Amino acid sequence: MKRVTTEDVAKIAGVSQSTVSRVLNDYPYIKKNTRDKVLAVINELGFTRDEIARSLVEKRTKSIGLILGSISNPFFAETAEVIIERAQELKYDVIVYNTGHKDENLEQAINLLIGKRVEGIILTSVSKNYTEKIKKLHDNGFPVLLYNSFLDIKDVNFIVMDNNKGARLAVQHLIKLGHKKIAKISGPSKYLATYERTVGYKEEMMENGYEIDEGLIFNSEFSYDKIYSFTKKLLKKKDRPTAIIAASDQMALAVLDAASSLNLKIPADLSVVGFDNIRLSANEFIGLTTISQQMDQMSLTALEKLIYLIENKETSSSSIQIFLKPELMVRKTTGPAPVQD
Amino acid sequence: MKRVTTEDVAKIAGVSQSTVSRVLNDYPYIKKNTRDKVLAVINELGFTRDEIARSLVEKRTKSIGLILGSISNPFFAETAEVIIERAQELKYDVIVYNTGHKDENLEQAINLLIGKRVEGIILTSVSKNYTEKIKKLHDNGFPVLLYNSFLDIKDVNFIVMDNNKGARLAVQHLIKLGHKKIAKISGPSKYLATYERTVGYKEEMMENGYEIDEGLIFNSEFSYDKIYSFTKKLLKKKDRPTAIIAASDQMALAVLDAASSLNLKIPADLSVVGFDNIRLSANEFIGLTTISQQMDQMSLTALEKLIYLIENKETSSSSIQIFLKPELMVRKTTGPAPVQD
DNA sequence: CTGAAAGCGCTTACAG
DNA sequence: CTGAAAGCGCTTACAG
Repeated sequence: MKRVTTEDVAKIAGVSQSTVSRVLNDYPYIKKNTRDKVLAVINELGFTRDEIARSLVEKRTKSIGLILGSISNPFFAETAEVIIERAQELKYDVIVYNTGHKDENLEQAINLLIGKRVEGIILTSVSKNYTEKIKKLHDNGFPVLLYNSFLDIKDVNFIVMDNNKGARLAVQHLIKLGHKKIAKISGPSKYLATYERTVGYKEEMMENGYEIDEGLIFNSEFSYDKIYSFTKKLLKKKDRPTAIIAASDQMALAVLDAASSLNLKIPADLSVVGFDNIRLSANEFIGLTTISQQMDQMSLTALEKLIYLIENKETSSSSIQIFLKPELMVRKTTGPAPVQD
Repeated sequence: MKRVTTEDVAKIAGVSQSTVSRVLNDYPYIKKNTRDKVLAVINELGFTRDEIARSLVEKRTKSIGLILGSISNPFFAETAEVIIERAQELKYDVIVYNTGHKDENLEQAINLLIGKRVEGIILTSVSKNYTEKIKKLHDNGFPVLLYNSFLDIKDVNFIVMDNNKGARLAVQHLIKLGHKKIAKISGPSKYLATYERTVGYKEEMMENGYEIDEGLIFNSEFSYDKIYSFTKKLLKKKDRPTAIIAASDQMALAVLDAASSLNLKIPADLSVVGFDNIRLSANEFIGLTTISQQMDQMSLTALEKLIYLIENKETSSSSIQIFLKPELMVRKTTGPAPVQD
């Protein structure tokens, strides 16, 4: 399939290549007659402008990068949908990278995206190992924005929930229900958002007079299988916890999976709280109690702030650091602590 | 942030721009000395090759398009993850478009992607209204491949499950459990894959001596809310069905949602079968009986066949049309038909 | 209103 | 081994 160029169109329409380009760009002063002629030829030949060539001269690609941990996790799928759809409306396309939560992949994704000359990047699941890398991009004036992820420096844009507060809400809810042995399942603490949830959990537990049992805390990989087997082992113990707070709804689902495989009844035998408020958690068949991250707002804001940064490079000065308020959504997976026997 | 070019590197390294390009492309015959010098400058300046400019001359973008109905549907999220990850391994990046199951968006997405000079497109959720459009691309030698979607012509590449057979498996399973009133929830029949499921359902019902009750068949939009309210209305009737076959696991989840809101017990009061076998359906807390589409194989094959088409444009002659075998996964949402009262 | 020409940042024959 | 030059397909001052 030989590509049709503006040159080809020009020749057939009997005008210059620049004229073809002008009608493509809706220049004013073009005689209606020649415009019509050119348009006709464009149509006839099935010409499609080469945006690659255009990007080269315009120094704009109208595309952005979206780097996320794992799009099969509904939190990422649902937020990605909001981002992609809104980007489309604004005429940007989005190149998606899936890191599988691997640091090397994150670094590689950023480099490839920069090579492809995306105009900005939205990132999630950024570990603090990448603080320097992100800071450098930011300092160079390259639009980057994290969501559900943050770094402990001034020179970075992010939008996150108040994670500490969110964890406290979960703990308070469970304590009110009479739970004393509450486990916490989190990802690796190099992810600060996850780390904050663990901190909030510990602080709230201690402030309520409970001791921290490190055996009840899982702080390892973002892996369904790992979480599933940790939970199973935990729940097989004689003195098992009566409640578990997971650091995401996806993790909560793994916990429910493990608990159900042990024939534990939810919430009679075990209460479970998630984080995120993915759509599924509101499903009446499931009814997952969770901490809402206001996912739609988070992702929509992420996209719009990034586009703002792209289109106002000069004026933007200070960093964008937004904290969303967490909200406890009580549903069916939490209930009164079982009477100890 | 002024971009660094090969010209800049050349000047500082004291060589010509072509030499810089050569070290970038790992040309053999370059004196180790000059290569090292260039590499040092590249490093020092933080140079990243402009892939846009490169694409223009190479006439290759190393990127593909992925157009899907709705990435928040786990079927698409999980298959997209396989496709994106495998594409990354093969050094292709993927631009994702979300059509929201709107025909206009599909058309627009294809045009934009072609403008961006992607080398091939993977499509899902293609309605038969787009038969001509897809055929034209195919005939022009442009690599396109559909998955979980097909068109009734020779000149199109696709990979789908045997949908008629899949629906029959679901019906057989329910009939064996004693169900007589079985409802079917599908998407619009302009999507042939969905249509085939309805056909298989009808055929199997009739072959088993049951009459088709059109009131038990939903053939409208792919909308969670629509399906939810249709189901709710259906289940409120005195002579409600004892089983429902949904055309996807996502739809089955909507059915379960509606049934639970009516306090129906699953499967005691209602059996539910889905299609897809998303990961969640195997979760013991949910245990959705479903027809497996072999999602991983389907999506991996889709990506690899597309890349094959891209990299062997000349040799490829006949169309790729692959049918995967459906498999019934019996879990917890189906059980014996309740005794009628 | 419209054409000829330069230039975006690369790759790659063509010479030497 | 390496440089000068053409060219990929566009956009846009510069003239007229």
